[in-house]
Amino acid sequence: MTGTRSGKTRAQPLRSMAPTRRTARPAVVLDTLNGHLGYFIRRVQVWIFQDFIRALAQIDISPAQFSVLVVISANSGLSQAELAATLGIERARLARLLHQLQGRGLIQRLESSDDGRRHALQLTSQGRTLLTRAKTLAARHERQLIERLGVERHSMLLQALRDF
Amino acid sequence: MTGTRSGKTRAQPLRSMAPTRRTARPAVVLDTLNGHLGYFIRRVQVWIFQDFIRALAQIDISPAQFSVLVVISANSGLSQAELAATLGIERARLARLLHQLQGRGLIQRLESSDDGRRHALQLTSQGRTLLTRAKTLAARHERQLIERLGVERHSMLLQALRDF
DNA sequence: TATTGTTATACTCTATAACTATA
DNA sequence: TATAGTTATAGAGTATAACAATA
Repeated sequence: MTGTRSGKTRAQPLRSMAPTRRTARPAVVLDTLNGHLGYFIRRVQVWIFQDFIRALAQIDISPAQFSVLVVISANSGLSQAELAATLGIERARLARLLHQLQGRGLIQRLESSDDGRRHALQLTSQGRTLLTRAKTLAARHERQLIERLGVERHSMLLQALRDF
Repeated sequence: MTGTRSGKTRAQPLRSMAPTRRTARPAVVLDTLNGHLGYFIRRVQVWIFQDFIRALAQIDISPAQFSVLVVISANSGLSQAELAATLGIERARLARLLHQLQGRGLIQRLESSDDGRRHALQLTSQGRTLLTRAKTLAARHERQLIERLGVERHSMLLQALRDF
């Protein structure tokens, strides 16, 4: 097997996520995982989401809920199908997600006048208030992420992934 | 055994993942999501995993199963706790994951001589054969990813995310 | 017939807790 | 007491299918 033992590329990724090791065993080798973007992107995505959840824990808003509130707010009257397509969420899952948000009094579903099938989505005034707070907390989370990555690396990643 | 998890995922840029719109409504606005790395990293991670699953569908190996097989192969005799810590998988989940792989005859759990609690993990010869095939298919998946991203952007992402 | 939104099902993943056996 | 591994449970998330109302 091709363990990357020589040289400088012996990556020990995400050290902070693994518990401290105190054994005498040599560091575990990731072998060909080192060449797979999917492996590292998954690890970092999980880390970022956990940090986001912590950052917004006081208002109990998940990453998915945040993205839904932001897009409804910026596109008032959007239908569920449009919202689902925009965020890549299944229509079925979005229905339950919106049901929760409606139960918390954060959104309204108005019947569309020109198409009886559609629900025109809007934030309630309570939803607008909460979203303002959520954006503040999310911005703080992002600032810490920028501190950790460095400004240049953060914006490089943002651009590369946005253009994917 | 569960069947293949096929997905009809779109092999298109995220920007064009929204369905074609026939109305006069302007394009849906992402607002502050545009500044959040977590949003885009999640979208890309999901896309890459779906592509990986398609690429290895013929041998029914998921991303998590692949990472487990690779790391066991490169670190023979590893314990479950070490493997779990390396990959960031919960011990409880790893136990079930290994149970499946053992049921498929891909791995062995030998009792450690010096510590009766530990299981020394190894691939079976069948597991080694399958892993060779899996690595070939995964490498093909990665090459297509490189084609899509461009070599420089791929290695930039790999390094930035590995050093996270 | 196709689309919008809904409900239901199944499976995966994450996060715990509780348990055993070993140390 | 602490650790390694297991089992169980609950809650998200994902992927389908089927359905009613509407177009």
